Amino acid sequence: MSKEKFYITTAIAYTSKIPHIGNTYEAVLTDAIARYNRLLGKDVYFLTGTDEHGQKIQNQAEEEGITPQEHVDKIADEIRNIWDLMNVSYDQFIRTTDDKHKKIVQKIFKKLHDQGDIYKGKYEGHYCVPCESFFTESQLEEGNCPDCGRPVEQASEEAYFFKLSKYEDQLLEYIENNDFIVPESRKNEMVNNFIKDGLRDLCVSRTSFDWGIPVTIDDGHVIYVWIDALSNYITALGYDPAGNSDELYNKYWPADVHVIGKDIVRFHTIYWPVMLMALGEPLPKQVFGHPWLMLGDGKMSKSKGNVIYAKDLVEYFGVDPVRYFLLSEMPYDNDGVITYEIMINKINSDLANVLGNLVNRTLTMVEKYNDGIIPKPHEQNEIDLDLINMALETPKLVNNHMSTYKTGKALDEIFTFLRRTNKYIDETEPWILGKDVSEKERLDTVLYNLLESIRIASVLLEAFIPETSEAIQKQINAKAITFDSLKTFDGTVAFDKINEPSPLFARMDLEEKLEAIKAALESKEEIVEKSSELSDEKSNDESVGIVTFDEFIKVKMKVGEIISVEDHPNADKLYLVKVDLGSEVRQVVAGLKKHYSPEVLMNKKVVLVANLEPAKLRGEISEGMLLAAEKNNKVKLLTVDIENGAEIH
RNA sequence: CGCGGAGUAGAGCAACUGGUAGCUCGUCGGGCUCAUAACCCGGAGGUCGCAGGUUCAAAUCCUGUCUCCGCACCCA
Repeated sequence: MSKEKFYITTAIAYTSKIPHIGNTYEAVLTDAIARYNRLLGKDVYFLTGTDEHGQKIQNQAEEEGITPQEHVDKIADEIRNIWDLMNVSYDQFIRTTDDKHKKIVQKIFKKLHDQGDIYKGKYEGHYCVPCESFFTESQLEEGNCPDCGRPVEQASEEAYFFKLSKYEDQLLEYIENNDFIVPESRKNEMVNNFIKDGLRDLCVSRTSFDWGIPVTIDDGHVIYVWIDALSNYITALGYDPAGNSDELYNKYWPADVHVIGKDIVRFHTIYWPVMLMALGEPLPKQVFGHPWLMLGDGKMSKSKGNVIYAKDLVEYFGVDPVRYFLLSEMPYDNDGVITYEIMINKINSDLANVLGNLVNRTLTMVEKYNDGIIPKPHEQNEIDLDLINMALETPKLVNNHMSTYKTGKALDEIFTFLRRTNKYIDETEPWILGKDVSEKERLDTVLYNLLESIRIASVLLEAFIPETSEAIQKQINAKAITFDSLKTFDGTVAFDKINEPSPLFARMDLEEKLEAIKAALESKEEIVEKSSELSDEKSNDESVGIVTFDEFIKVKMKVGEIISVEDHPNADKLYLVKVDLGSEVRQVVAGLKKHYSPEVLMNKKVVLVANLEPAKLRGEISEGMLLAAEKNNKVKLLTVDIENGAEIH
């Protein structure tokens, strides 16, 4: 009987920058699912890798003064190192710059073109010249380029398009009739927002940059991200559009699950299946759009400078604590929150107190009362049976949650069981039994039950915190460590000797640890600041350094009173604010909606830059700028208590 | 009125098809000593966003309303 196969993938990570802990979460999550399925006895193939083409990477490389290839080599290496550091047990690490991948992608493109699914057309939109990028109307920020903030112009370029519309009905049917998209909320979003409105054909080539896979049939065109990146899931397995696919492909495709971030659900549940339909290949069984990891004060992003990297966390806490935190604390369909404080508390209370301490106290007792020899159990009473029952039930509960990728709930079950085991020690009071020779059999039974409970928990924990699981098994000298051994409560071998107990996790002092992290972060920041001073120059057109006095006094700032606040008719984040400067009333478009309610703004005396060149923002004129201070995403307007029209020097 | 979620103890969450509101952390008190100031027990703390309605009975169903969030454009 051949083993059931299980093909699982992460999204390929984009190699523009080093991935932060949020990106890393995806790899760890996928790893836990992959490991779990291996333990279930499935023939698992776990693919991950990097997405290495595109405009951004080309730009990034230029900034650094190296070739795109050098840049992606560096980042891909880095990513791979982080995955390895986190014990991500991938079977293959694909890079979209791999020759094999590129060749197959070209074949796929040609096949789709030859059969008429890809046609040549014109791509129109708002074009930002300096960024060499097209943007749609809705992408624009206040009418300007979302990347650099400069004005855009209407432009068009030749491009190839993929006929998504042709497969619309077929796709909808597949989505509606299968558990293809999970969580369910993501499915509804896709159906309601995209499919129901009708699919628009997808632009699949670019001429505006050349760091990509060339279109073989048309010089100057490069295959755009969709076909290039998405197809990694099959090129990695040796898919061949001509029909001579590798053994690997025949064995593992279709994927059992693509684990991806919620932001790219659309690409994986619309573009990707349609591509496969066009190729005549089976569709992946499931796409799991996981939530995001948020920092305490908002979404993690490089531009906000509030990024946490896996490497740092591992340095502060160790691999398994980081894995444990990610896998236990992330909800299934809401975004999760990460702060150092939450992490420290969680690691202390679960790993150190509940798990680590349980193992430690049990082993100490075996050492103390039985010379480290694993005793043989005797008659089991009601308390024992309650524990045993739970030990045998927990694997089933864990399994239910893991079949729907709910790692947090699965871990919850295991830790509930561990808490119960701690309680068992208090119920049975082995230290009292140890003083009474006539209770030897009872003591043996209790100690055995404890070791066996720990063994079962350690097996269940293996997918999540593999190093810890192994360490426990070594200490308790566990021989039976397969999932099969979880079916009965007798896997611990009596008369074996346990190994030297040693604490699994050190308890951390919250204040001290926070201090230590802060210090470490500060020393790192200094290094970063020094190195970024160099690169800043090219990213800013005007040098940001010194302003001469003459330049400065050109800026006319006046005090004004806010006399009306309205919503901007075409923008979510903006207000139309009227400011009374005494002599005149100015209209200003201000991005304050997130930070202030209109009532609060009303009648505030604020500072206005009065001689700023007027600009149209989303169709509304803005004559000036309100001064405000910002830190950590918090914005406060500068307010002054003086008559309207007062000048500021 | 774009689509869809969510508002429950200090924090984070749970309560499937209506019937005494639970869990983890924190907090207060107690116990124990095998253990990593840990572990075990107990207490305090909630008018289940607000307002109506259905029902013998609603956190749970219905209506309205407020607030927050996701998606709708980019970001794992």
